[in-house]
Amino acid sequence: MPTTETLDRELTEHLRRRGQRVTPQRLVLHRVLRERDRHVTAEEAMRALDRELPNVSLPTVYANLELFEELGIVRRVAMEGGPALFDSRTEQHDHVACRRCGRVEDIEASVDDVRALRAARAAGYEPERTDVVVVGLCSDCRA
Amino acid sequence: MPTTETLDRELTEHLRRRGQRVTPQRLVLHRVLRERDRHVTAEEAMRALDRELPNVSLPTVYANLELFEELGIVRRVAMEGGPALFDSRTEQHDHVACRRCGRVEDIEASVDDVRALRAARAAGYEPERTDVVVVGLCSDCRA
DNA sequence: CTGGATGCAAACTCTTTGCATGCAT
DNA sequence: ATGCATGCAAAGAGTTTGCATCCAG
Repeated sequence: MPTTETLDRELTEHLRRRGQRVTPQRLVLHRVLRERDRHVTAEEAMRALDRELPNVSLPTVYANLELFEELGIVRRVAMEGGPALFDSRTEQHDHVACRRCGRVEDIEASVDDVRALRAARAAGYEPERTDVVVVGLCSDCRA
Repeated sequence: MPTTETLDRELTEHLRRRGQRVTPQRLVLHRVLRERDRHVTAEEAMRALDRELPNVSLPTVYANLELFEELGIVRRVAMEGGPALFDSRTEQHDHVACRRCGRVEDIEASVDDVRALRAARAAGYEPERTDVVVVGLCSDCRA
């Protein structure tokens, strides 16, 4: 785990490069995301923020998660029904989701998406990524 | 394309088998879905219904799309942000989605999900299906 | 100083729920 | 006749927008 100073410096560089301001809200949100290193909802992120920097608003959290997505710091993982999840693991990996309780976990599916990408181009699209989600029931929900 | 009579008979059998009622709303919704044979939102389905059977309510459309999903007649395709899409093609196939305008189209990705399913089981899940979505920009949105 | 960033409240979209009425069985 | 299905209205969840204030540059 990088130190707080390292995390803050990383974000500061990212922001300066785009001419955007370095605010305490952004620095702390960034730390929260990187320290947890798992899927969080906007609301969970806000609660975690609150311990270090009270009164941060949900719209600010959403705005900065969107900004971080543009910066490549998080990936938004849209989930059926429930709230959106934000994932600080940005490298290619896949997910398994429980259709009953909405739990989501990482899996290493090692899916070969070459044909999928080719089919997407043939349909006139410029592909950017391939989302693979195995949907099923988690151990708790099967019981 | 099957005739109206065939479509109606198919649905009637499905419903009777589960002890559920055969209503005009269900018959017409079923026809609309099968005739269009593409992704429709609940709202689009309602508008299409309206031409043949006015004053069908959106809650009824949702309730019956959910029922049809249990019957295996449609598959709900959750899409980032926008409204849910309901797909009358229920056999395995994949999608490409435009991240800007939300357009969704079928592709034949022929993805091998064996490792994904194994990884899902290893994580304690009972997999039911694998959703593969190539995300990118459609030809219109690139311009 | 100056304009982008924030907090608050309110709007918005999509979907589900409650309840009285209606109709398939 | 019975009770599931419907239509309407309203609630609910999640996210976005408007706007006055604030603070990073």
